[in-house]
Parts: sequence; C-alpha cells; structure tokens
Amino acid sequence: MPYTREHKARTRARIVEKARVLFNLHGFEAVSIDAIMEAAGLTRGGFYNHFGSKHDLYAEVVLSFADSNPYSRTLDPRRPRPSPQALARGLVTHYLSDEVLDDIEQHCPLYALPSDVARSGRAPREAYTALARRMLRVFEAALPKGRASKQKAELIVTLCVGGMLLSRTTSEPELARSLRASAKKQALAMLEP
Amino acid sequence: MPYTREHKARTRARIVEKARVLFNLHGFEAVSIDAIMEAAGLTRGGFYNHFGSKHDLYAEVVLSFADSNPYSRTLDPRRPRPSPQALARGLVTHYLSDEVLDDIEQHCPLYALPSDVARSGRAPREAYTALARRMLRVFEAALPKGRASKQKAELIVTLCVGGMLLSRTTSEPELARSLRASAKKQALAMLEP
DNA sequence: TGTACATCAGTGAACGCGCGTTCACTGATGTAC
DNA sequence: TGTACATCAGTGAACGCGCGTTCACTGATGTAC
Repeated sequence: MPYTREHKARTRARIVEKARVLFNLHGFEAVSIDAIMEAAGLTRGGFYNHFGSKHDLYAEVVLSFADSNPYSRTLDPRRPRPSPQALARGLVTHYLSDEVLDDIEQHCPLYALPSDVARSGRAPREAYTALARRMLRVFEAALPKGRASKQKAELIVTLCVGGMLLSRTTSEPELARSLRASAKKQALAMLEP
Repeated sequence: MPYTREHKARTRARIVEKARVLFNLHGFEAVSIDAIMEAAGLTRGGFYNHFGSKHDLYAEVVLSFADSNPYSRTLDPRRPRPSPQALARGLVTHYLSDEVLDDIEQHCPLYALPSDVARSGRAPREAYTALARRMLRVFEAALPKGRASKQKAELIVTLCVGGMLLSRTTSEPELARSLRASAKKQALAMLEP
C-alpha cells in the first residue's frame, strides 16, 4: 500500500482543519470545496478520496470542534492544571474577551455557526450539543454539587454564547462591548461561592 | 399611471412578508427568488420591478423584522395596554415559550438569522441592532432608572436570545427545555423589584 | 541492494444543475378627451 | 358616458456563472522478489 495510512490521515485532518477556519469565517454554504481543497494545498477532485460528500464534511468539522476545547489554547501545558474554579473563571473571561471577538478564526461554533448547524441534519447538531455539554461540565465542576449549580452552569453558558452572538452580529461597537461586559460580570458573579 | 401606487406597495409588502417566513425557515442563501415570488403568487421576472437585487431584499426583510414587534401578536388590541412590568414579563415568557420554539415561522431573527445577518453587510446588521435595542427598551422601561437597570436589561436580552439559540440548535429536547427554563426563571427574577 | 510492480492519493477536465439576473413582451388599468 | 391611449406591473424564456460531483488519468511510493 503506497502512501502510508498516516499520510492519508494527515491529509484528511488538514482538510478538516482548513474547512473549520473557512466555515467559521463564511458559513457552510458560502465556502466551496474548491476553496477548501486549495487551502489544504490540494485540488478539487481529491476531495472525494476522503469524504463522501460536502455534507459529510460538515459533520466531521463540527465533531472536530467538539474535540478541540476552544479554551485549551489559553492553557499553558507546562504549568500545573488550574483548579476547577480558576478554569471556569478563565473560560468565561477568555470566551467573552475582545481578542476572541476580533479574531473570527477563534470563534466558537456555538455562536459562529448555529444557523448552519441547525440546517445541516443530525450529526452536526449532535456535535454542537456535545460541545455545549462540555462547557456545562466545566462550570458545574467549579460549583458545589446540586440542582442550583446545574441551573447556574446553564445560565453561564447561555450568557457566554448569547453575549458573543449579539456582540458579533450587532453593528454598534459600544453596544457590543456593553453587552459583553454585562454578561461577563454576571457570569463571574455566579461562579463566586 | 395604471396599477395604483397602493397596488405596487401591497405587492412589495407581500414579497417581503413571504421572504421573511422563508428566510426564517431556511436562511438567506437557501431560499431562491423563484421560491419567494411563487410564495407571493408571482413569477420570477417581476422581482426586479420591486428590488434591485436579492441583497436589497435581505436588508428590507430585516428592517421589516425590526418594525414588527415579535411580541405584538400576544397583545390583544381590545384590552388596555398593560403596565411596563407586565409587558416585560409577558415578553420574556412568550419569547422563551415552547410554542414559539415549535413554530419556526414565529422565530425572532435575533437568534434565527444571526449568521446570515453577519455575512450580509451593513443594512441588515443595522436592522438587527435596532431590533435588539427595541427589546432592551422594553426591559429598561420595566426597571427603575439607573446604571444597574441598564445592565439588567442587557442580561435579560442576552438570556432570551442565548436561551432560544441554544434550544433551537441543540439535538437533545431535555437539555433544550432545561436551558430555556433556567433562562426564563433568571430573567423573570431580574424583573422583580 | 536494486528493480519491477501494484496501489491508490491526487489531478484536472468535463458534466449538469440551480440560481441570480436580463430582456423583449403582454395585458390590466387609470387617464384624457 | 364611452373609447383610445399610455404606462408599467407582471410574464416567462434565455443567459451565464459557480459549484458539487464524476471520471479517466498520472505518478509517487511501499512491497515482493
């Protein structure tokens, strides 16, 4: 078998990664297979050696989102793992930060691709849900056990996603900043003991 | 001038209304001019008697969203206008209700079309912002004057939009229900004196 | 070690379809006389 | 009041482009001998 199994896997991963960035920027529909393959340094035809259709790629991309914690980049692997509380506070602060808002490539699919996911069938929606659950767990781990904490975690996720969504879509920077600041303040307050 | 001015205005309004419903269901890109015109009882070619391009229609549709208070349907015009507090509580309850979630045509563009709006240029984004501001005003009117109330109003809007967005996109009905219930409870609590 | 071979990742031309847009036209309707 | 006319909303065929997908091929590379 010429070309190793690893070679093909790496190529496939490169396509998914480039698609992730392009989808984040422009949405599923607006990005052509041509554009994705070119970004991956390949040509159009080869796409179907890796995926059955463009829809299959959607699911793959959203699954890859769920597998890559969007907060992980801010964690220095050489340091000891922070406490659940510090992790939760850090996630809120990072998630609602100006730097993330200004760098569309970093945007989380929870607010960057909701419409596209909703229209794209079962697999992408399940990946979307998995990502939301992952965020929920980070916050639940930082709160005392119990029903009230589950509700608090849900509210914090809602504030993070809603805050960024409105910030991203609104045309007034001042309103966007204010909405984000309010959401961040409230979410952090909810993490206090 | 054959065909009265009113006739043309009514036709135009009908196109915008049908486009609004179809865009809500499928997004901007996925709905063709053919489909819109057919829904309005017309044929393809006539579209350009009313709009310069499909993009012009986007802006028009979002502007029409901003002009139609999504809560207005729940208000019975024969009754006296409710107090600002009752109006705000009613908006939250209606906005995050199961009935609205289940009827996509009723969905608010703040969470139904964010990606499409973000990718469609200045005019739709400004209409989107106007709609968000309108919601903010409803909540501010129900709260005592001051800085804290402005923040509270922003949080309530964020909870409403974020809660419905996550509910709409998630694949697990139980999670969707729980997220919405938490958001509703918190938003209503914030409206208490 | 070197060589012939088989495999299959990758290429790029071609196909077909849908959609936004154009355009020559048709015919319903308000207006002038 | 009735009629001829001008206007322009609406029609539907046609155009052109882009994109998803197919397919015959090419050539890089691991394997067998």
